[in-house]
Amino acid sequence: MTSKSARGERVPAQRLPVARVCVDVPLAHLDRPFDYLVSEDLDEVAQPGVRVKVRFAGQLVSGFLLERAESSPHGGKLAYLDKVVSGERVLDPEVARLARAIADRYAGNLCDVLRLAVPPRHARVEGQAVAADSPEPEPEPGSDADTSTGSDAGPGEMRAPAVGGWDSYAAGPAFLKALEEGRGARAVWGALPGEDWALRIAEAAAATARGGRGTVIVVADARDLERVDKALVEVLGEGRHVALNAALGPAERYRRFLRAGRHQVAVVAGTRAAMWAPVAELGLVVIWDDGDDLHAEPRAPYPHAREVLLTRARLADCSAMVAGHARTGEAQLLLETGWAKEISAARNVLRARAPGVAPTGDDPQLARDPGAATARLPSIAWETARKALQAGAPVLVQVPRRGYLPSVACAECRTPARCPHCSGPLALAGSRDVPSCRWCGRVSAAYTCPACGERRLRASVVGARRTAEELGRAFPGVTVRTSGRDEILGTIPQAPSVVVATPGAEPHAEGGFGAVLLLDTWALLTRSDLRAAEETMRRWFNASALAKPGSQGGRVVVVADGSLATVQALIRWEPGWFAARELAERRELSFPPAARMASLTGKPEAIAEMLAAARLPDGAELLGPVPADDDQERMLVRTSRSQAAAMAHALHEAAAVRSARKAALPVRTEVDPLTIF
DNA sequence: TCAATCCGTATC
DNA sequence: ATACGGATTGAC
Repeated sequence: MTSKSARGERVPAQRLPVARVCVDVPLAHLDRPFDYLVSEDLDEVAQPGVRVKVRFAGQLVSGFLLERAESSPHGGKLAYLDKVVSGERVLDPEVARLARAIADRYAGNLCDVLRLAVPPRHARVEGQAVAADSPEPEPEPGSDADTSTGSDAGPGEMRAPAVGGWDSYAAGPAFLKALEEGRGARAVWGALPGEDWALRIAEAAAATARGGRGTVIVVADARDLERVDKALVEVLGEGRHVALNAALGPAERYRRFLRAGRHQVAVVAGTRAAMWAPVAELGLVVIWDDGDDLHAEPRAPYPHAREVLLTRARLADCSAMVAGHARTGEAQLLLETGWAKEISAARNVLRARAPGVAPTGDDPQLARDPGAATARLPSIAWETARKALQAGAPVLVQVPRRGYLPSVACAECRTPARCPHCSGPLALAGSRDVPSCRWCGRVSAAYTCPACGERRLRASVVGARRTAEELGRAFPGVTVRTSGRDEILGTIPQAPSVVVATPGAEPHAEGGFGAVLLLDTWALLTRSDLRAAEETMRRWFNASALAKPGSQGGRVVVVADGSLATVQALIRWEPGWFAARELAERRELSFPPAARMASLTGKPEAIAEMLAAARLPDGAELLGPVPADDDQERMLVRTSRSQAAAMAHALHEAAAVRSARKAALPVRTEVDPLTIF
């Protein structure tokens, strides 16, 4: 598909001879379309959305054809498109508009966003897969790529409309009705503890599909995706959706992307990258557990899945659902501005479903039982776990993620340092010299080794496995397993066993956990992080949601003081109350999401240059600098939400001035940075 | 006065 | 990266 004829004479296409192209050059001052001539022989294939090759500044670069036009505003001569890479229209017009809006919001380049939005081409897959109206081919013999749902199944029948579980929520049935009728509905859904949330989301997608429209579902990790994938098969039948997993190989990823782009499926579910998936007649976007860090894209311009999906819903004028057991400040803001409506269960339904929650409080009394001496657990926690195990139920223990905090031991005799109050492991929080307890959070300023009297401490790593061993001794005869980064458990049976898990790696228990012990107070301790309390809350709600209802004996013990707002919110199961409180506090402090922040990271002179070039909106504040890694520093720019677009625009322009000057030192610009100090 | 060279800028 | 235009320099 090259535009050169034998002797190089090219004739422009008769109709719409101009192609507007986004070139793949990540320089801010080149972040605009460039016009090329379409030769007659490429006229047919040079459609909006195809990948092209063009000569740009003497080099052959790739790009996307954005649109065809009758003429160009460009004064000089236009070059011809060199080549159309393939006729596959991989950049959906709806996604192209979204990508531009996201580039603008995040002060980034369109081509960077398109790199995130469109997976790399895999020519063989393009050839294999067939057009929407042809029957599916058999998977190649010997190919193991087609193991998961949606890639090779034929169209299945949709299950009869079932509202079912949505009846538990006051506004639930009305929301599904709106989806089915194609009326725009925007919701923040607080899922009940024990809720089969994946099934509810699948039902929402099915309602949208009955109205003839498509759905995009984004979850944080592969395990959540697996649940959604199963639920979609259950509700929609086989072959109506694709699951886009970050772990897929390039061929399979592209194959599934093409199925979506060719409109062979009604629903796309996946991790982060699926937020860009092309879907015909988009009717609904869903994000589950929007507070999870994994929803933040680590590549420039660092867009967040929630913001991308909400922007997508605005541009496509479709429904949106921000969902989770916990509620983020951002979700709360959607409610308070009236953009979205709340979907929550009535108090009596909640009471029937929620586990009983108890804090260990200020009573660090250790159990008197012989086992407890080695258990090193507060007595309430130990008792609760023991009862659950006796009743034949599994117990979940949530412990801090390994690696964040080095535990400490005596510098002399290496005896692990224990909290004098609760005997939890002591750890060094941040750069502080004062150790604090991983379980109860108390600071132990004057620690003395009980074995040898030494006062100095040394760092020593104690991971989840060690915690598991200790717990094993506390509950003799019970299987203790760990679930963490390296080995994540999926589902465990209803039987007496203990699972020690790090946040986000908790398995799902059939019939629910009899007891959940929350020892993870790490996030609470790091006061420097703006989102510390919100993150603690999220981890606690997510783990507690895995417990049985209180009426069936489900208990949660949180190793913390009952007077803390986070603990109160958990006891009363009021994610909304906590989020409102949190948002009010951030308003007070002018912190996100009440205000918009951007961070600039780089060498001091580079940042100074950037700020000198930036025509920031009135009222923009500069905060910092704070030191960053290797001789770099970080400046924060803060504006009101109404000035956010102007700030992003100013930062992008400033970056353009610098890139046009070929500034040597890079500055990393992040709008809505994940951490602000 | 003209060519060779340098530098900055745009890149369709 | 490379190509181009305008300015600068140096030789006739």
